[in-house]
Amino acid sequence: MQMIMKARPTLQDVANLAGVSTATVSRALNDPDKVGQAARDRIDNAITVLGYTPNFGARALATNQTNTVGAIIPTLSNAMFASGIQAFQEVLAEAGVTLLISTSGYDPENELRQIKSLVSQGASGLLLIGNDRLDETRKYLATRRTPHVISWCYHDGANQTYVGFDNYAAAYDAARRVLANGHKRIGIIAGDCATNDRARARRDGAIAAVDDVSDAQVVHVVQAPYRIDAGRQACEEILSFANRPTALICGNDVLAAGAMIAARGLNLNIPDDISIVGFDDIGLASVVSPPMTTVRVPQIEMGRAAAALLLDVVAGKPDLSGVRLDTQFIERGSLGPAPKKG
Amino acid sequence: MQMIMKARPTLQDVANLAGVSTATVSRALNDPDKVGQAARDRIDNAITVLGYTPNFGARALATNQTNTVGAIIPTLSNAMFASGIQAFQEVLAEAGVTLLISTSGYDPENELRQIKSLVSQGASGLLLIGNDRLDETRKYLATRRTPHVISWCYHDGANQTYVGFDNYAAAYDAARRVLANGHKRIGIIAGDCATNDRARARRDGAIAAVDDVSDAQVVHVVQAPYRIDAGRQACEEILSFANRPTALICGNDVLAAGAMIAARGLNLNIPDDISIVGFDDIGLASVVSPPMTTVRVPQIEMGRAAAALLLDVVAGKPDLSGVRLDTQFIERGSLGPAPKKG
DNA sequence: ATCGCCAATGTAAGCGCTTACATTGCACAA
DNA sequence: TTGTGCAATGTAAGCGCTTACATTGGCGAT
Repeated sequence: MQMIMKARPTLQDVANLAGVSTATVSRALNDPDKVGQAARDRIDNAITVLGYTPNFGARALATNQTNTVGAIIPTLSNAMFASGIQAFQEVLAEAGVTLLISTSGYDPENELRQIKSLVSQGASGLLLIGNDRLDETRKYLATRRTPHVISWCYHDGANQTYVGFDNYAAAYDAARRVLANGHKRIGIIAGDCATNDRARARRDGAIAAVDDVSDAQVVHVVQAPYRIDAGRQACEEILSFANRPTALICGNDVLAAGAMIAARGLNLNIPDDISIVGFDDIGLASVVSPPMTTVRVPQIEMGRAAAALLLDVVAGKPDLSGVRLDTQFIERGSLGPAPKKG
Repeated sequence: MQMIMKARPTLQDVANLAGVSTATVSRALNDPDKVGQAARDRIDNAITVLGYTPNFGARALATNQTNTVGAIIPTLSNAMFASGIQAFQEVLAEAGVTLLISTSGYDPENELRQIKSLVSQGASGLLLIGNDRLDETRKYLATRRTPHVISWCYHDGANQTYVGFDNYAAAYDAARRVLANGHKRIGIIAGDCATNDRARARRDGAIAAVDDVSDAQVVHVVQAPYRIDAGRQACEEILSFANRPTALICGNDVLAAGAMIAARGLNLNIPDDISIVGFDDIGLASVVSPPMTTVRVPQIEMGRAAAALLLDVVAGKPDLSGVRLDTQFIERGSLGPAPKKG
């Protein structure tokens, strides 16, 4: 006898096979103590025989709770996010909460679409990256009262929960360190500032620091997407101009790595001819040579904190305080004293 | 008058506000032509006022289709997967299919858990990485007839759909190239072989190539998780033994990068004193110095192909053929001729 | 033997949505 | 004017699950 399988076995199928009602199967699944031993055994057996898996949507419908949160990050391609999200995920898992991950590709329209999709899938809380967002998105989040925390940046006072660091201050500090090495002509390779407030803050922080030193100046500022080749190209561009900078401050490590390649390609020695500093301290930074001076971001701590906070917010605790984490300037070989005037 | 908001507005709420029935709202959402202009306007308005988002679970329940597939990758931390998944995602998006991403942390038990979770969430197809899997997992997939494609590896004949490359052959080839440079004493830093068939295949392929050359030998084989520091440590270990290898073949670029650091730390010149080759050709490989010789994996192509195939399989097309992609040996500065006997 | 209690189980409603089918009303032809 | 056809809309069942409430039966106490 050939048994015809339905596409997806349901609770009812299990109940039939085990010779009990759906209520009993449901109980066996969610509250085993409430079910007799014999029935439980038959049910367990039926479940594996059929390869039954509960229909999450139906369960969510019936219970009105999903135990799910979502995270929307700009891209998976940036190692920057990986460990943070990993940590985020781990804390959630401990709490029995499922994480749904989406990417927006740095596009605010797409972000809104992804947010709706995640909410639709049942996310009762959201992790968002950065502060650049459509008004429509903000409105949507507000009218639905969707709990969310914003990470990878930090702002005071705003009526938002931030778990992150101050990109502006960190970049300001990094630039100060560069200036302290005697550099007077600074080049900046920023990330794509149009839809990325972190990139903007980093650029502006660095510029402000230079502006605060009377005899130093920013000689070039270019923008480039966070890709190695883009960093290389941007660096080549800057170095092709007259009035070359002696130090390059980059929007992140990837850009800085590209810049290092470009500099080497022009037979410039790092840091004797030109200093280069990055941002993020991803694995790559310590592998390149010379090792890259950069700003370490507490990704793991950030992920954990964000998860803890989001869990609180979802649970209804009015914990709007947010968390501000510190970054750390990591001095390695790619930053050196400014070359003597040649 | 204070309007009390329900936690989550429903179709019914929208219908009430717009003064129509739920059926009309549903139609306005899914098949706008079927609804009059006036009604449609009122509905659109109600939707934005309420911040309504359809309940995906309920819709799935009613239509019995989810338009969702899932992907389970070992970890987000390995850049290796990022661009492949990105491409995978893009193809799906074009087809209007949502991607749910999970990580297993290289743990088969966890993989099964994630699979069930994704299926539960409505995934009607799955992207899986590699071939190491619990029997229970295989059984589960089989009895449910869950469409899935396996990527990042390739095998012939098996009754599975693979979209990937032959790790063994690629590693064999890479080792041949190393041997062609005159190296006789080869060291291998493999990934964690216990639960990772790709790591195993790469190791075994390299070993086989060396074995096939009579006067060459593998002097050391160590395993290390795919982390830079683990690679560094493994390399230090190997170099601390007598009978040092003149070339190191690593399970991936991350391990190789770590090895390069260790070698440099011991004042060894790459490649004059020791050659190092990686695998994957992630961005890092071309940034380190000397640039890393490695095996390029067609990640993007793989992602795209996997998506296309999965879509077919889910749609019921019996396209079990699979796709085998070619890897490419990329020769850069970290591989050189074997040093003269000192 | 009878009763009451409680553990084990069943019954059925309802979660938010889609959709087959029924109803309405208006434009047009006759 | 009456009828016909069709576009627009409504009605209600049912998707897989949980759960309040109802039912059953076996046990110990009387």
